[in-house]
Amino acid sequence: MTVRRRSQLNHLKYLTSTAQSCFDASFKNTRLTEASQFYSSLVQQCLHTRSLLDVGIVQTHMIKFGYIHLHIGNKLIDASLKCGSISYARKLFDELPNRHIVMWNSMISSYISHKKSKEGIGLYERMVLDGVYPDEYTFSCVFKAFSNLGLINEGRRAHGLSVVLGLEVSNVFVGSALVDMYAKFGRMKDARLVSNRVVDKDVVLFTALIVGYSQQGDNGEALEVFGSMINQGIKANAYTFASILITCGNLEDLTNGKLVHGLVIKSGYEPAVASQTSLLTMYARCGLIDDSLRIFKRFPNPNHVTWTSLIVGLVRNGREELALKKFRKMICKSIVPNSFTLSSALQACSNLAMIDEGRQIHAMVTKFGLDRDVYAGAALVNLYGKCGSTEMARSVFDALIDIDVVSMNSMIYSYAQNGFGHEALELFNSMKELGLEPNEVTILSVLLACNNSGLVHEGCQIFATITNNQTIELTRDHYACMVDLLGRSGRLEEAEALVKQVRNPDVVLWRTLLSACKLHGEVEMAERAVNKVLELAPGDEGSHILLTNVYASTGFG
DNA sequence: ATAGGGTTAG
Repeated sequence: MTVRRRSQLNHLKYLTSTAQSCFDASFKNTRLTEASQFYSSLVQQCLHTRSLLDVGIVQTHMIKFGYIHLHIGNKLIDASLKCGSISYARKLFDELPNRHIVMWNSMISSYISHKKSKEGIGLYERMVLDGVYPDEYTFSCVFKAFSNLGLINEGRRAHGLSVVLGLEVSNVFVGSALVDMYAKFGRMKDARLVSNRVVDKDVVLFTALIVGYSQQGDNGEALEVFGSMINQGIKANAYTFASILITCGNLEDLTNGKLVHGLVIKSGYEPAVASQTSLLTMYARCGLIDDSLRIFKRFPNPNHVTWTSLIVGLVRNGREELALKKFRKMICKSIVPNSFTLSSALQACSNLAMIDEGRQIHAMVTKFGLDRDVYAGAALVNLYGKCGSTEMARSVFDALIDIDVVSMNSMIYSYAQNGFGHEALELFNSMKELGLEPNEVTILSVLLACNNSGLVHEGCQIFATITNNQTIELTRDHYACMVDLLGRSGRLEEAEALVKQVRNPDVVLWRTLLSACKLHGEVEMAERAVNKVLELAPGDEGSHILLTNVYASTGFG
């Protein structure tokens, strides 16, 4: 706090009590510039101290002496926003009779950057209704609010207005905001159309496009955009590198990954935290987890995202023990895990069937208030299912605030693993009412449940429905499950017919059929199956033994 | 006077 500021505010108080007459209307008219400078410098002081109280003092004084000037009003609003009080700024905003476009923009962008997209859009709509035309500053921030709230139609309407006002592609900020919005809506075609029209594309616009393609699973296109950006002589920055490294990781494209790593080093962005986390992830996804570990060691202060990336990478690469060790170390360093971290640590426990460790992490999930989180929840359901505690799995499942397909799948699979076929079917049948669309994993889980509980009829029915609808792509795993189900119940002909339906039947399918043959003493089919197994896996000892068993049990051989 | 993009998960 400066002495000068104190003296100015004291001076203000002095003026308030003794020199009111100086600030009457005539003063205002004759010495406007002086008053303006006076207030302006006071507001400037408020900005330095970030004290809303001072803003209030200045404002009260201004209103009391009838000094209303747009420029100063803006500064007051700006000062309130910078002091962290949107509501106070809004109060000032609503009180002032004439609002300049800058005020509207400041208010709207503050709302949106403080995760109050609804209020931001509300103000944007009022602005349009009031006949104030949004400008490039307005558009550069409202589109984000539409994507935050998933309001696609409203976003398109605003896009339309920006076209009418000629701001869509003439300003790169507006253009990239539009590209980002359409990308977040998954509408890459629209994003691309806007991008193509922007005259002066910059690195931010390209990055938004790259991230869009990457997150929509079109990593190849993301890589192309990156290439064309470089060709146009636009330099990548830390954000771009972070995104394109993730793209390489998604593609498990080590060649390009290493190439980009080289570019990162060359351009001097390596120290940027962002690039390094993505570097770590890229190497982990490409299977070079030791490189990830080496990169991790170079972080002076790894944050929760860095730790989580490492843990996730370790679990992906089958290094669950080390993942849990790192997780404990992270906790020791008082870094707060989030649902990403906890679900990965829980996955490590599931893979190792470490129920005690898992229970401890469950306690942390509770401690950090993530009991109702779908990700942590699904991981817990998996853990308890894997370790045979179906009841615990169900109680976690029932506490979830939002049930999605994945958590539903986890619960059905938990039932399946532990032989609770009817419970699994019941959940499966409840999905329609909940508005959840089953996917491949759901079907596999429910078929496994039928298989493990001998619910042949129900399993066949579900399989037939899926085959007829053709909405879900059936994999070899689905077929293997059905072959087992039919085979075990003695419907060997149907089982063999099913194997033959598969485009490239693998060893697992034939071996499954062979086991069924053994169970029912079916010699001829067993011989056919063994031949197929040996075709695909020459020297398979196991199938010979199985065949011998079949011969023995039927008196052949 | 005001403005934009990234990284961790079933």
